[in-house]
Amino acid sequence: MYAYCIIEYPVKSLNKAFTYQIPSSLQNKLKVGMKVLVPFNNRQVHGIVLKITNSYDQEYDLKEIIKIEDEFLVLNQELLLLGRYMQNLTLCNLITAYQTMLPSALKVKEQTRDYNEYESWIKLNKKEEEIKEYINTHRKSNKTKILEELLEKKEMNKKELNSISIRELQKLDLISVEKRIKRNITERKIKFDNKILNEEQRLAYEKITDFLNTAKTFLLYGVTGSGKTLVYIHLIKEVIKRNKNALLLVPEISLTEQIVSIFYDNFGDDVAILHSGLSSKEKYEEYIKILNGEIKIVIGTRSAVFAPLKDLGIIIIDEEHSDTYKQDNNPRYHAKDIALKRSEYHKCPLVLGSATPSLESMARAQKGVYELITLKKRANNLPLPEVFIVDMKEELQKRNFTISELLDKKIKECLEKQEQIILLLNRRGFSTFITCSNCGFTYKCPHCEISLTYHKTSNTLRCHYCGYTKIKDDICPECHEKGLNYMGMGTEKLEEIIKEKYPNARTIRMDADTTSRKGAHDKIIKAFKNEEYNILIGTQMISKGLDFPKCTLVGVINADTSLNIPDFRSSERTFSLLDQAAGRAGRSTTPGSVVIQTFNPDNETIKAVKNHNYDLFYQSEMKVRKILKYPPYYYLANIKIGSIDYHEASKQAGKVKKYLDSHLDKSSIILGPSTASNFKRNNIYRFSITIKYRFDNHLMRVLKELDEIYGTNKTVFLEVDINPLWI
DNA sequence: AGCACGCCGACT
DNA sequence: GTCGGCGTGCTC
Repeated sequence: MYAYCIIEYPVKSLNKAFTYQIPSSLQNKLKVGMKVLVPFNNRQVHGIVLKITNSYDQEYDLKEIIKIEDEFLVLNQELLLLGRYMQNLTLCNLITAYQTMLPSALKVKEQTRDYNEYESWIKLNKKEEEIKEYINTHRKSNKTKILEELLEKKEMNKKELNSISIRELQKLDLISVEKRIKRNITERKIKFDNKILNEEQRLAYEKITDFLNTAKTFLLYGVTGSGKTLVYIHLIKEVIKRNKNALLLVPEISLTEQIVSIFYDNFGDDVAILHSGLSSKEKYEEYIKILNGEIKIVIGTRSAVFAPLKDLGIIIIDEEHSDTYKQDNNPRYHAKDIALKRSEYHKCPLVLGSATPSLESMARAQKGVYELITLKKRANNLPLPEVFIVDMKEELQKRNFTISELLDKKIKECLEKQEQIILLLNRRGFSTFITCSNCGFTYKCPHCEISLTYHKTSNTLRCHYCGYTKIKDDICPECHEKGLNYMGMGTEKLEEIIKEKYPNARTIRMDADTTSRKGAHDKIIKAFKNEEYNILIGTQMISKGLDFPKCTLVGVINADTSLNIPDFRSSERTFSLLDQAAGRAGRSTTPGSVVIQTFNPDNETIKAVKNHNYDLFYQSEMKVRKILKYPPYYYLANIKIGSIDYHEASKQAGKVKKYLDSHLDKSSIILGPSTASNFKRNNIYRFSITIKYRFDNHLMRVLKELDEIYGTNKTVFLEVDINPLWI
């Protein structure tokens, strides 16, 4: 028998199957999808079995498989297919696809560690009569005692017994010892909280349950606070009732503590949570449990879409518009594509939930590709918070640089009423950089060409990409004047200002710095929830999914920064961010208000946020996308060409462009080559080519050809991103 | 990827 | 003479 294997090196030249002979000792054990150890070019490497055959017709001196790495791990038919699908979708190596599908402890590349704890159990090896005879013909001893006990109990744990007697009994062939995996059983009790669905939620639930055996995609568009989670729970309960399993994807687990505990309360031990916080051992254990069918519901982030659940009855992607569902390194897959494929395989519905659906999803829903379900009401029947737009240009005249008059007034009111405040500093793509007020000089990273960020605590300037650090000068290196003033603002600076302005308030800051330690994130959230603080200052991370009943005011310090990022999706992201942030105010009994400070009060996106009007935003943004030929009207593919040698990169980028010109459909639009947004990074110059297309039968083939041409090039690399989120 | 093989320059 | 630089090619 012969096995076709792919081996662990993710290199284009090895992206093919190698054939091995299966030794007779493994003939019965080896299955397709197993991780094996094979000889390869005088070394031993790991591989995955793709195919097993009886004959091999090539004239080749085949080597033998050395061993099976993990008896428990078998990629099943569906997952093997899914890997191939991902390979074609993202143009990655097949082995790379399987690597990403497996938890780190099982990665093909890594030495498989056995994280299991074992215990030995003994049982009788002979017929009852024979054992009885032995007992009767021998004098009473430890051995006969064990046998008698075994006659009664059938099996016993070896741990509690005399090991010498066991060994002797084994030698007599009267008993056998079996090694079993020891399971640490953690019992989670189900606390039923049978919240009933309101009318709207019930209709949504019924619409979806009508199609529980169909590969159909639903877009569940529900305003913040409309109770999508409750719909999910009811749907999953129904699926479980029908003896099937469920998969729920969330953007980030740390931000979804509440969802997690709700699910534990409802489903107890049937739930497994997969996220980056788990240790390798925990990940391994969870994976094996899922593989063994001990888990019915998996909740997790992007990579959980590969959870080896059998008999999927529903797949739900919560906050479907979130960027976190797309992997930003190879393989650049989108969890939605994978989920859709799995829904087709299992013939089960895929539910996409969001308060601010991606334009792509909403456009598909409008076209009837997805079925649109709308939840218009907040579950608690509270009105949406009132949104105030403040023009910061006017405020500057009044010398209010950070906090506008209105926001100041509202903060004071809130503090007086003992209510809580969230201040959001929008600083995506914008950080605290330093500019000379005299000559305009800005510090840039010598490797990455981006502005360096100022860190006050250490008086240093740092590069966000490569980590380059230098001490801040007092005097501008360009004009030698003392003009190095701070520009832009970080959360640190905002905290300082707030503490000064409201000395009696208890303020806490949440950003990448204060949450880098494990668990710090949770601690801050809990402390704020327990009202140990009145004001929470933070970046985007505070805007998502959190529920603070006592918070009645949300202030957005600088709404524009994300609007100004040079990316065609910046409006969409800004709307989503601001709408989410606005949703944090007035979640329980008191209605809330939101103050948005901006330099562009007339911007369509900002205006739509003011009215909580997604539809208005959708309509206006779709017009822009249509004119500019962006998604959802056109699809995108992006190619990055990079090299340490600037001229080589530039030259090759030009060549790629020519190749595309002559091979792609005439209807496709090719932009570039231009310098990539991170043009010089880690001393590599990067060029970017973007293709806009609608129908192009050649596209994937041509991209694959390019990928293969440059796959063997050592000085120039080429990366393809299909449906990029950022270009 | 990683290793053997091979073909040139400068050293005990 | 030989040690070692890294370009080339191959791996079931």
